[in-house]
Amino acid sequence: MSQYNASESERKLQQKWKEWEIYKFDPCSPKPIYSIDTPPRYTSGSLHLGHATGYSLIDFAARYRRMRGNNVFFPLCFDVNGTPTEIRVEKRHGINKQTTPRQEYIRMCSEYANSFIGEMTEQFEMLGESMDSSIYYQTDAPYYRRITQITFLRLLERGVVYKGTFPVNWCPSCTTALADAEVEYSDNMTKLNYIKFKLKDTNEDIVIATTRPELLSACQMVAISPEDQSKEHLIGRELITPIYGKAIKVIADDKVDPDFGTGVVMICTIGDKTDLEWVMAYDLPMDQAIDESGHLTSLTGKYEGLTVKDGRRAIIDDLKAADLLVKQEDSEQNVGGCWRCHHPIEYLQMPQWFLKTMDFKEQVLKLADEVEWYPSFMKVRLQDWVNSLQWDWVISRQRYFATPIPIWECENCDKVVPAEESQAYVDPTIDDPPVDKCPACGGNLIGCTDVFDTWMDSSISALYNMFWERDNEKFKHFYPMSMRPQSHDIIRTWAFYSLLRCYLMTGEKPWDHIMIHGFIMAPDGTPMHSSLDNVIDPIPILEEYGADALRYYACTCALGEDNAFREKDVIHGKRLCNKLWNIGKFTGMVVKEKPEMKGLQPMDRWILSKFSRVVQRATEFFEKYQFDRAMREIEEFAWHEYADHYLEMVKHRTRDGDDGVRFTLYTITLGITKMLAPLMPHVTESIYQDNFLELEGVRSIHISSWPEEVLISDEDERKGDLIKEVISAIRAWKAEKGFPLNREVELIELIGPAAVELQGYENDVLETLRGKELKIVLEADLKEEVAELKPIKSAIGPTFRQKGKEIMDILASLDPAEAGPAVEKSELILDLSDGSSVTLDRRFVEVERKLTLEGKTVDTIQVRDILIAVSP
RNA sequence: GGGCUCAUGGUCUAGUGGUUAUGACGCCUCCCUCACACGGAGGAGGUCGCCGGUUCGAAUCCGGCUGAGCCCA
Repeated sequence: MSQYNASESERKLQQKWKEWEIYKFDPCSPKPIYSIDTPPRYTSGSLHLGHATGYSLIDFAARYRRMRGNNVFFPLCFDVNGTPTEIRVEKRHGINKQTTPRQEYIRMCSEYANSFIGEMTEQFEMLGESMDSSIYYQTDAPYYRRITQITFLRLLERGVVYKGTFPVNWCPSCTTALADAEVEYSDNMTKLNYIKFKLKDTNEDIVIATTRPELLSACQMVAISPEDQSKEHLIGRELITPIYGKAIKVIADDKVDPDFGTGVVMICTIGDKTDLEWVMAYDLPMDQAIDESGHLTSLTGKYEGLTVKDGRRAIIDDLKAADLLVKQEDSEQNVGGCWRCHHPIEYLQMPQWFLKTMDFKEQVLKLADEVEWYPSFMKVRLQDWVNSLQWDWVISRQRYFATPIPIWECENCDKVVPAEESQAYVDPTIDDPPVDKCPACGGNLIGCTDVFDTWMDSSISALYNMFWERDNEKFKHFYPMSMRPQSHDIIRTWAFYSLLRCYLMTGEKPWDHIMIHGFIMAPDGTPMHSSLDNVIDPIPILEEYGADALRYYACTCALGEDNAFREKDVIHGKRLCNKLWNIGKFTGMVVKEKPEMKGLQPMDRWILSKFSRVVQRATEFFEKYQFDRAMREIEEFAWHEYADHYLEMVKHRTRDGDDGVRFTLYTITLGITKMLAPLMPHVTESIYQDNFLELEGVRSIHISSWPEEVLISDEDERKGDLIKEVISAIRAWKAEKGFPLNREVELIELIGPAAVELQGYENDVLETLRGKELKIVLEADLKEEVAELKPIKSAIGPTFRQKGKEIMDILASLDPAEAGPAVEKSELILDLSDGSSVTLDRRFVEVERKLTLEGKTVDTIQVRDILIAVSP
């Protein structure tokens, strides 16, 4: 009836840990540092199940390292910035950037985002995550933004950032730039217009199909599919656009679908995302046919000033009149619209700040090689991404709630006046520039209203964490960090930009290791989305099964792989907690004082040796962040070797003060509890506090030392395994006979030369099986006959190669009674079809015997080389 | 369309060349044995996604295909 009660003890332990300050990073400690570049959690609401498992994986590493004697740096931190917050605040308060003053807007965003931090911090605690609040940061704080701005100012000085133009999503109705996340895509019916172009040399008509004839004036190129043989002759020639008479080139590009329209596509600046890509790939001029308010520009000639819609109608009418419009047909298209007003978006050229990435590809790839990737294949994703980059990183955004770009610009001559480093953190929309007037022309200076892409903030987390420009002594001492944990979806952003930024500032890698975990899917294996209403809240799971049970689930998720949530694994985790707790209780009942290593009996040495190997293997898995394997290793041992077999076999010895069993129980129960402590911190701490605290002295298991090997003995393991198998076989025999397991057995006889080795284990066998008498004999009055000849394929294959199959066929056809003895005397000769012959001995053939005892009604069981005769 | 990853009993999963393919959940049988019935002992259940190749031998290596996830187009 005794069970582990998670809900009762977890909160209490979490309070104790806080009181004891066992997670606190000590910058003055002589211990080696292990620093974790914690992902700053985005503050858009409470944690979901994916966060719960992701942060648990990080916590496994943190807790393991503490027990390995490291001074662990594992900050609690939050990412408070950006578009998702802006969108939510706009929706919630019904505001927008036109109606609400900038600072008021920012204040509302900040209030909203910060409102979640308390709850999220508490949820981290409930999960047992051991983040350190003494090294807390949030990315919107002046102390953090200051670092972002300083890195920018230095890069500006070095010419690594520059100003250029780049297309942004633009809503002509709201006259504002939109982030990708603010663009809603919907299916729409439109007209596909077939328009005649002329081939320059021959005046031949070439029909192209377009949904956007109003962009004709910005047409830069025409593309066909390289697979389209009927139009192959056009490649490299020039076409003349209708109305405008502009000569443009025809190119082949495999992005063209030869079956869409006429298979000839016009590339304009800029109609859609594909156009944008072509513009970049072919370095096309950025002519602009549409202005910020959605009207056609002077580039379109007589259509200037018309809206996109009216302009389209007008140009179609003119084309029709000139007999240049072949036909129109309905076409379905997926168009982007503004999330607020649903007006179709345009791509518009806007001045933007860039950070040079194209110049540093090689350096980033080199740094990526210096970092150890777990799992290693994730590095390939980064490399592929870097190699596919086609333009520099656009680091400016036309938004409000983010780190301001610390510059002013002259309204006359556009000269850029950067902030002094000492001014940072600075907001140029409200703070004064370092000089009153433009140093070049004396004009007025206007504070920059653009802000940074939020990756500009998060990609310097390693610099911030390790005290860059805050405490240079510490920075020199601690940088680079030990480990970056993150999910695989942001390799191209967070991992890549971090490598780049840290390289540009330090010339070094930001971390030694990077650990990349996958996604948690809904139980059916599909991604969780609030729109699909399949998002799982971890808190009810916590309340029902406990944090350790949920962490057990997190632990079953192999690094780098996506995993569907399985509640069954959580339930199993809860059962494991209960099992462990009971193992602890049993040990506590037997062991009352710290035992010395003495009086070890054979089965003690057997389990201690197995335990020692588990310590070795589990430690290796922890080192490689393979928590799923570590758990499997430890659980399998604790439950199915230690509890199911060892504890059952030695119960009879626990009553009479046996030294060996007390030492073994103490050592192994404490050892497995410690090894599971990083993974299931609550139940293991309970076990420790209840049964080991007084004898060990260290206040918490989480600051105790990692277990060590005790002894390794192949011999003891071999014999112990044999005993285990003998006991299992007799248990199975009882089950087969329909006997209760606790039914007594009259006589157990272990027969054969191999059985003699098991002298010394008699009591373990007898007591475990409730036997009355046990005999170990060399021979018994049994008749033996060969039952079967089994080819040992792993020996036959490599030795006889292609003859193997024939040899095995012949073996199967032989009479075992005759061939068996021949094998044992190494006299079995087989003649093969190719005229050769082979001699087989026991290396190649296993001779299986069946033995019967005359007269008596005994059952016999074969366990390896031992024959067991049992009298019920 | 590209890159990476995954595909094993009803479900989930271990296993990177060699006896009878691992375990968990569920199902069936037995046992409330003094840590645990949220336990223990047994049992049934799989042509290892499909096609081809390498090899004496492939769940495992190679190629192609199909389906799924993430990222990018």
